[in-house]
Amino acid sequence: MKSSEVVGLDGCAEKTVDPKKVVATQRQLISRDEAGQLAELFRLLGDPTRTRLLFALLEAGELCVCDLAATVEVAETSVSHALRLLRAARVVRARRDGRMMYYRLDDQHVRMLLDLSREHLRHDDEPEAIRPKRRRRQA
Amino acid sequence: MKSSEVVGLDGCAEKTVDPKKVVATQRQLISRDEAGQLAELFRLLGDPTRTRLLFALLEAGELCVCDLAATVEVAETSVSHALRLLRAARVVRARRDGRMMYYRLDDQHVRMLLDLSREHLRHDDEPEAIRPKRRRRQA
DNA sequence: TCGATATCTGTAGATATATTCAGATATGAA
DNA sequence: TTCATATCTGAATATATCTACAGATATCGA
Repeated sequence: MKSSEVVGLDGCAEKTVDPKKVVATQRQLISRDEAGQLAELFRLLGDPTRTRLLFALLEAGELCVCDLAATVEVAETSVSHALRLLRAARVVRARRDGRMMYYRLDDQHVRMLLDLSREHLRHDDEPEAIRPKRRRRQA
Repeated sequence: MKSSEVVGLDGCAEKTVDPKKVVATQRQLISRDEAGQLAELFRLLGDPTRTRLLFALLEAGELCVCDLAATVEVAETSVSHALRLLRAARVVRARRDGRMMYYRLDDQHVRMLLDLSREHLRHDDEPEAIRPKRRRRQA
């Protein structure tokens, strides 16, 4: 089981077992830049407060900051900080109405990610085999 | 525009604009525990190195640690640390073959999340309208 | 204008995380 | 058993992140 060498783009050689597969995979792999963008998105979803905020918006459609704070039981200032990050990443969108700011999900893909991830959670330890669809409890 | 009060489960009162909507949303909202689990999953996906590792496995199907390291151009020890976290969360699965450990994705939902997120990236600023499905390139 | 309200922003401190180095473990071959 | 290889683990450090507090901004109504 000899190891071969693959010289990366940076000129740094690394030992490999299956250099052809490595090169083929590298060719199909998303770029560093794309991976960075996706990681950034997932990182935003990867905080319990933000996760709950997003699911609250998924359920409610639209909520103002104080109602979001009340719903997820978190300080309004924390909600505001969280929403700023989510807004900068275009995950949520804000609408002003008088003194209130109303937030909603601003991305169909993220909505699908949230939905899919929740399904994942609730079917967690079942095998991968085809299974009858379970009824979703939804508003 | 008067604010009402909603007394949370913890007895802490918070001002709300639309208390009925808050209560209704709270009822449908995923639990703290579920949100925590999902956030944990997203957090794992939210690191550029781990993201690239997962996409490499998505493309290649199965790779050993050294080939993963070569593919994503990261030190083998970093890969090992990353894989340990992903394995603990059942995102990847390991198989030993002699001295080598081969890793693969161990979750159909995560595979879908990765696929969907990549689609998200590549269709980023298109409108929400229905569009023809694009052909998937797979290993 | 003024005060009240809803939200935002800057900052600081505690906590969490990724990466690297050094060394440990496990396997196969001689 | 001994050596070489592939991977793992623990610890240290540098960095990133969340939360809370204080104060700023924006809007409404009097």
